[in-house]
Amino acid sequence: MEKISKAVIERLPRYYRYLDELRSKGVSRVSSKELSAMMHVTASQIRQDLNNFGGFGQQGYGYKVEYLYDEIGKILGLDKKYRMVIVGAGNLGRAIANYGNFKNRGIEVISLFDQNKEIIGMETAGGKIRDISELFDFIKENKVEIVALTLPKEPAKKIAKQLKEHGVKAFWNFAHTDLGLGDGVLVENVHLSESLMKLTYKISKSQNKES
Amino acid sequence: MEKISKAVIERLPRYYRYLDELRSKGVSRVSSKELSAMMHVTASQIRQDLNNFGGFGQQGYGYKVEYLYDEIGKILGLDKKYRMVIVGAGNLGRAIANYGNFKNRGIEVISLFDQNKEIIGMETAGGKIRDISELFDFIKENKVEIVALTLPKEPAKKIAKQLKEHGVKAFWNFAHTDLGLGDGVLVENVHLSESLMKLTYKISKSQNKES
DNA sequence: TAGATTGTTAATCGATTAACAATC
DNA sequence: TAGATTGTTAATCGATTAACAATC
Repeated sequence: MEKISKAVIERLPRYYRYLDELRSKGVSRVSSKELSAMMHVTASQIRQDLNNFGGFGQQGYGYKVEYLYDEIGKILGLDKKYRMVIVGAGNLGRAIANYGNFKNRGIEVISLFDQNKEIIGMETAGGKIRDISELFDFIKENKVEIVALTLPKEPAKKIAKQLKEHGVKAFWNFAHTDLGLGDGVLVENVHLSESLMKLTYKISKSQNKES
Repeated sequence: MEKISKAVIERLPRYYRYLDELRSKGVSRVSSKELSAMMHVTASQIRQDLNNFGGFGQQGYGYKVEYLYDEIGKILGLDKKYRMVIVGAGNLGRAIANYGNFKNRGIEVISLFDQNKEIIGMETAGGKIRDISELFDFIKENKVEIVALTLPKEPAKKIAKQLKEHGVKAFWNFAHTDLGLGDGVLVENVHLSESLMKLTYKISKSQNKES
């Protein structure tokens, strides 16, 4: 397989979302031009992006929505199953555990861990909250493909390092830090404060324009 | 001011974070080469990025950490105050309300709104949870610079449209949809499921390599 | 067949990196 | 002054858009 640029990957989930909507509306066919108008990107980019992975369309016709949806899902790895553990069972951890859509897409939260004795034992959508001291044993005894880190940066860094040593290969990191785990590990960051700063930047810029 | 590329803006919060760390460690001076090594980006890129906004360094010396930190903060609009309202007081909304770091950076959560009668009246870090029916009156009576949308996509879209009509100019959108508000409004999206798909893509790709 | 739309090549545009003169 | 490192120009690289032949 050719090397796919990061920019293309970033766009795939958005295509997937629009196709899902078309699909649930019962639309069976879409052209790059139509998608282009809906998504506010060029038709050319859509065709280029998709052709990184193969010819999913038909000349003179367009794309079959259901088929394209499934294919993009496969590219994104959504045809497989992933067991996820959430470390840090505060509001953010529980928000993720509660988020139902994941399950439909092959991602199952199998446990949450926390050090706060007051919430240990609580039932959540992702199962019972366990004591963080049991985390490494749990990892050893269960297949866990993804660990979500929803705890402060210092403990997140420390625990991520130990989890890497225990063989965890993929982290979904919400801590406001780069984990610095080096090679052999996959990390996807969600840095909320950085997202918010992008917004304050835009606000600030738009205010400068006005005055 | 010249037009700054989106890629540059995306990198600013990360510079800001590293400078904050250096600063809190008492480091007073840093060169683009040192930052480059820490952040795993090229020194050339750092210098190019910063020079979009002016010459913050000194030849032969480097950059003063504190000064550069403050300047980037100003660029990001963090020298101003923002009042934020959170619509949707579930776990995600409350996670944001609880997140203390915002306050230091000029962002204050002044209220949360929800339609769930069971939680209305509850006290949170962002104040009391109010009935969503009071939202528009609240917006009229209070200066609100940012509205965070932490509720399902259909109500999010609907409420965002109404809030735009009530003069809200900036949205921090956590709903899994594009709000489609058109011009005159600033939107920053946090699409958690899309972030997770990027991770499943990486996992899936790495598994294909192995086998 | 005529019309439509893809797949793909070529052209353009923009972003990143390299290089070095300016200067602290 | 010599050494270091920025600010900035030029070169390279990559991504996006345009164009069109292939073909359904």
